[in-house]
Amino acid sequence: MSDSTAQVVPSYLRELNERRVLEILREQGPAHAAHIARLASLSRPTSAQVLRALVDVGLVEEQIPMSGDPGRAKSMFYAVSTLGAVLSVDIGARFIRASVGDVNGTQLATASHALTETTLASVIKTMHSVVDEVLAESKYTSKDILSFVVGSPGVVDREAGQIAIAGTISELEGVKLTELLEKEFGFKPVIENDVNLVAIAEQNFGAGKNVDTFAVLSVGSGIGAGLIINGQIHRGHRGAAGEIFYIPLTGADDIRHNTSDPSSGNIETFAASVAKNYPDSKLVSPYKTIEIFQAARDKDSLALAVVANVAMRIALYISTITSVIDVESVVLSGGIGRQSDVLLEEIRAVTANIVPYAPNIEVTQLGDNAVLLGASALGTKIAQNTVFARRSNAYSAARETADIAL
Amino acid sequence: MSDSTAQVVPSYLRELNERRVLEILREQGPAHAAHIARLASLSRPTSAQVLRALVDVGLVEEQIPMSGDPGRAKSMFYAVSTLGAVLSVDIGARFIRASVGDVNGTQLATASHALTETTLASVIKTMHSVVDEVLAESKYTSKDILSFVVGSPGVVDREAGQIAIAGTISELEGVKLTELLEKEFGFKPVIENDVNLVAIAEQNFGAGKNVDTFAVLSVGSGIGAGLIINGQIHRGHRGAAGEIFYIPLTGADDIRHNTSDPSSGNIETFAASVAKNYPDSKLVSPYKTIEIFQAARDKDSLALAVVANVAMRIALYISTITSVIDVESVVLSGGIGRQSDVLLEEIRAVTANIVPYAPNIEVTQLGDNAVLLGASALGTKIAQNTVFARRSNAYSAARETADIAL
DNA sequence: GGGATTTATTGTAAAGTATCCTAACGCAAG
DNA sequence: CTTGCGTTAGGATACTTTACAATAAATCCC
Repeated sequence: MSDSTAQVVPSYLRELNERRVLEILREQGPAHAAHIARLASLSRPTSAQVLRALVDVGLVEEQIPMSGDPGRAKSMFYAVSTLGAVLSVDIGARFIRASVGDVNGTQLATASHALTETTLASVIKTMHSVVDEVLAESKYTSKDILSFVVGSPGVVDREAGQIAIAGTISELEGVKLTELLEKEFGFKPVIENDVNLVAIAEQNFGAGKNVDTFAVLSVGSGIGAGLIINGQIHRGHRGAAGEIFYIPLTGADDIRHNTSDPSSGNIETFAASVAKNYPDSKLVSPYKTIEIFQAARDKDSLALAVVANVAMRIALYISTITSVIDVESVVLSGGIGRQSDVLLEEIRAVTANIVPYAPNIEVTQLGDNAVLLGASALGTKIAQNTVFARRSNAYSAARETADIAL
Repeated sequence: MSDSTAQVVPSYLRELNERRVLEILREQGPAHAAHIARLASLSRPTSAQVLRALVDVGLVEEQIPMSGDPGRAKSMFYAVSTLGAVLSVDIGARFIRASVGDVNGTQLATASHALTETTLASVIKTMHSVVDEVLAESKYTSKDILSFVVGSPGVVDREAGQIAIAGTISELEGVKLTELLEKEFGFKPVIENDVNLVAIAEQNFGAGKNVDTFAVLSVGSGIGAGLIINGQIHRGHRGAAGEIFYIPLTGADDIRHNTSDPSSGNIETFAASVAKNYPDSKLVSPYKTIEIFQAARDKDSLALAVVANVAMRIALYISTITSVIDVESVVLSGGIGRQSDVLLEEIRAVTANIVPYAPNIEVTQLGDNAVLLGASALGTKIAQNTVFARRSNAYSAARETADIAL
């Protein structure tokens, strides 16, 4: 409930109000002190004092004169910051992407390099080249980096700083990634599961903006979910929340889930297995997921059958997730999840047939950079906390780690 | 993150510290002011002041002299209260139970009356008789009731104050229960799903005491789960979290789940369907769940087969829940869930085979009154908030409703 | 229509209140 | 005599209310 160790002393009030004002400024956009006072339920003197403090630490900028509204000349305050940069990296199975943003979440540079082989050495090497590129383009240097967030597939063991169950890049498993990356890049990374970062991205910039409890269902070369529960990313006891691959939808003995898992390999297998029933199909073996979806748009019979099956499989996972935690909405993401046009209606129909309270089912609008966007959002939070902690006392330090939870 | 409307002013600090001290007193037991000061990271003067305030509102009692420990004679402070009573009712399919407790969670009177027919009229009538009995026994009167918590099967729509999807007592569905009970009993009830109350009970008194994230899996005449996520009961967007009956473990088309659901009717059906394979069994049709479990303890072949199947089915649900939210532990409850001795090993084994991170699987120790215990715990929180709100300002009122969420 | 006046609203200063802490002191038990 | 509790006093921090000066728009008036 309440933090157990932190001291509750007067200066904690100030910190609360500073955080609150900053959040308002970030969400509502620039405003002058009196306006902030009203939004934050503070008196004007306090609002002005808080803003001054935020300007002092560099989290807020002041633009001195202004005219327009009635009243005395007002300073406008912006939640912009030139304090430093937020570096984000997305370790994907085929590409490694990176971006540099400012503390306010604005992306300054983005790049994507192909990952030629899925070895650890190659991952590190590619990371260096992408990071170098975005840093150069952003005009920031390593010294300006306030936070460094790395999105990776697999289950992240936050305590040990390593990947416990690697997904697509098996060589990551068991590697002390935090240590390794700190040695390689010179600053300590925060490792986060990639789908969790997508969920954070959706919460901040996408379909989850005004939704308290939702799930991101990512379907691609694998399947996974990211959960936002009551506005907080939910990682679970060992960081394995959303590892829905393991749901025994085909009984206790089938640990491979080939007939329920909608990720790409299984789709191709399924297509091959039913192909003989659709002799008029123009698709030929070997079946490729992307081609199947393309053919479905052209009403190819085999493709339509496969796509319907994929939709049904996705609906199974959505139904399961919502039966457990009752989400308001589910956002589809990933290479297959994003093939909305041919899937969405069927997914909705099947889901509505299974559960009494079907969630809203939508498709992500965030594109390829969702992981990076989420990493930036998380990095911004971390950077903010660093700034607060830097000049602050026991409580904010204690709260900092708790807050990174968001 | 931070409450949006509440004002952050100095007196909020005091309230935080009062809540904190009260919680410590409740958890750690009686203590003198200096000890509390250390536990709460407060100075001795502040600790004494806070305690005095709590004594003033009646949430804490002071016992003046003491000898034994070194130092000056100390006042001991107890988190006991004679402020008023907490009334709890458990609407079950076969019994309606009620209890009266004090604000500190101590049960003063408990009773259980059989529900002869599952009509709404009968439910109300039986509730009246049980409530009258416990009130009389507790020596409290209606006027002393600070909170009134009612546990009911089904999905509770908290906004409308009604049961949206009634489980075993179908006549409850769609009834404006809050309104109705307020008219019948004279004070406003808080309706809560019964399994959620069991989860709250486990959190406060049972296997969930030091566990942040866990699930209660209740298996009896139906199946349902209650979730504690990060120390908070999770109800879901429409209050339907934990309605795991709907998980499509047998495919999208089977909406009856007879072959995966381990609740009692299905067990009996399953027993009948495999009986012919176990000619040496002493069990005879019609098969009753309780008899089957009893026979399993005597190593009856059919009973063992059935029990193994039930264990497997339960493991499916546990695996599903933990795949989605990654719980630290699962507490089995309900008429069947509590038949631990013959199930637990098998459930653990099957679960470990399905998911990489199996949770601890335990059996409830709370007995028949778990729902009432949870209702009391919730009622205590509500009553406390009422007391805080009564003499307090905007923020605590605003926070009160938020806190009832716990 | 143009200039003066009113109105609205901002920012800041001063005073008051609430909270917490530290320091110091008295007191009692071992 | 030492230890540790409770209390009082003084000082620091933070928030509010009240009051006032500054200024731009709106209004009024001739």
